[in-house]
Amino acid sequence: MASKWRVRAPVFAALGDETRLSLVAKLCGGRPHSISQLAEGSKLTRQAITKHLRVLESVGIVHSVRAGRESRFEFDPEPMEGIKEYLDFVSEKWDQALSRLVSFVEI
Amino acid sequence: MASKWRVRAPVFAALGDETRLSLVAKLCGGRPHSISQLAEGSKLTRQAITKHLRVLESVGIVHSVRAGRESRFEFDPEPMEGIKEYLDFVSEKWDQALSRLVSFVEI
DNA sequence: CTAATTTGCAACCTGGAGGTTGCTTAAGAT
DNA sequence: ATCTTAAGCAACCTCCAGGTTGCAAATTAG
Repeated sequence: MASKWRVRAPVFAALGDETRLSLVAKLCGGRPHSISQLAEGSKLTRQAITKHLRVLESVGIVHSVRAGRESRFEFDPEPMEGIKEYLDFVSEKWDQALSRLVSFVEI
Repeated sequence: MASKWRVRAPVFAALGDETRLSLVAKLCGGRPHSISQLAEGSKLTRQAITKHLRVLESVGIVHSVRAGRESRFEFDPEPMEGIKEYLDFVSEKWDQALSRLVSFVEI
């Protein structure tokens, strides 16, 4: 059970960056975006954005589809559903701890 | 709205490590643990564990209470509720994108 | 008082994250 | 055929995360 969500760490790590959070926020709208499009508003270089996209891709949050001379990135929901499992596990365990505390005080 | 969850990145980053994930999983049970207790089963040094705890503390997932010669760490739920907001935002936006796609196909 | 336990502090090392620049290759546009 | 745009590749740099070791300080136990 411990090793179950140990594998989630890289997904959390992939989301542990402002730039990547905003990339995901853009891509989860459903419309695929090319690298240049995604780099457009940013202060960072296109290459920097590319690297961030590869990080997201390496944990499955995103995948790329080559279309002509541009490669379009699309969102993939599964990994983020995965880390919700961890968060729910923690919340549930915490809630149980709280209710144990309450019933102890009430006795 | 973009800057709203930009501040969540450090919380994700703090969870982006196997060791810290298991520390949180232990502490969310409600019982405070000293550093030595938390380092007990691990292959890592006590100092390594301490550093990880400080990372979690720096984003508010955990806080320490000095009790005699030992400092006990306790779980704090707020930051993790915070990142759920981001995940829910993404899920919702994605679901809307999907339903738009479905209604487009159906027409 | 002395010995053992729990932390804290500081220095140090290594690898990789995040970013840049420069150049090449592929694909559309004219 | 040429120009332009999109992306890939590779080298490089800097800085910090993650880990270690060694020692000092505080607290508790005997």
